[in-house]
Amino acid sequence: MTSIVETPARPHDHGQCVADALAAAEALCAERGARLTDIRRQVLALIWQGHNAVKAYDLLEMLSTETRAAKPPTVYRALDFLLEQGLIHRIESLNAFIGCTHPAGDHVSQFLICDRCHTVSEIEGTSVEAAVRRAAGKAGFAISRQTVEIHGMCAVCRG
Amino acid sequence: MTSIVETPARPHDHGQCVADALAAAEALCAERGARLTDIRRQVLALIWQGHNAVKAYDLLEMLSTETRAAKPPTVYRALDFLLEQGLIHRIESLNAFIGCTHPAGDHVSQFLICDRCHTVSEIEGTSVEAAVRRAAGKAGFAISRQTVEIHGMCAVCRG
DNA sequence: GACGGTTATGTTATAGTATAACAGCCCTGT
DNA sequence: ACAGGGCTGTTATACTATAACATAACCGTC
Repeated sequence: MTSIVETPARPHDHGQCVADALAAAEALCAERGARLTDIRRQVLALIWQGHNAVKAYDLLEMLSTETRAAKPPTVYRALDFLLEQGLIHRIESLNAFIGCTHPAGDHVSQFLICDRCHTVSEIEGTSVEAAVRRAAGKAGFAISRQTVEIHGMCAVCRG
Repeated sequence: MTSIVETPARPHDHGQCVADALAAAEALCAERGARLTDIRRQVLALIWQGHNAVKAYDLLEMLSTETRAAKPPTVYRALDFLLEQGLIHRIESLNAFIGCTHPAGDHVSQFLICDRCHTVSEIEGTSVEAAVRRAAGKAGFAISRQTVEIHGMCAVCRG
């Protein structure tokens, strides 16, 4: 399974991305005693189809076969599990989900979302997080969850 | 109309907030030749009931009378208008809307959202925005819209 | 390997969020 | 008055998400 993702996203061996993500998920779940069942693995793989966010009902369709239609709770439960394990993130401004590129690490999630090619990438570095922490601290606010979603146009699409 | 908002939010003369917001809206719309109609003004006032985000269907209910039920497009159209004019913001992580405290100015919107008392406040200062711009710039990403929503517990609720 | 608890999945129904499409009204400028 | 555009009314429907209960699979213990 060695699909090459073409423009506008940067070309790369996406099969490797999927394989890495699934391997990391297996390892983390094993370590934690969490059960990465068939459905959950399937949903994770579907979300990793590309570097764009995937909607719950699209997953639902992809999970359905000729003979059997998957139902909403099935996919939402799998999504809940994957979110809890930090294997995926929810993009609030899109009502959609994307694979986490560093599931073992900390879980600040900050995204650059290209509105043209729909590629979503996590922001590197801690400076945004630090600025947020400073601003919250000044207000005496205790952070439990950060949502940073930056919409615009990615470097590739700007050409 | 001088209601005093009690704890957990800081007590203040909230009638003044509402009056200021409506006056600013009138002024801005007049200046721009935008029509702040009855429905739109009503929706804006309802959103400014407090410093918490308000859901579309709650507005719908508040707009309905004994004899006449308001319908979704009515409220969504008003919300669209108010969003376009920068008079309100949408909180993506809540599917809800909140009045803008500086409608005349720039429109970066960054919020501290208390999950206990549900008070939403805009982050002061430009350091978060600057950090975001720097991070985006490094990736060659052209920003069109920032969504920064920080959940946690506000100073008042922390006691 | 039978038992009992726990976790996961199946299924039906419904709640909650948002928009399409078309009809009619009202304001505004001429 | 009237023509055009913008606003509102109305019906229908699409999209997103969860409640509640039934059944099945897993797991440790006896």
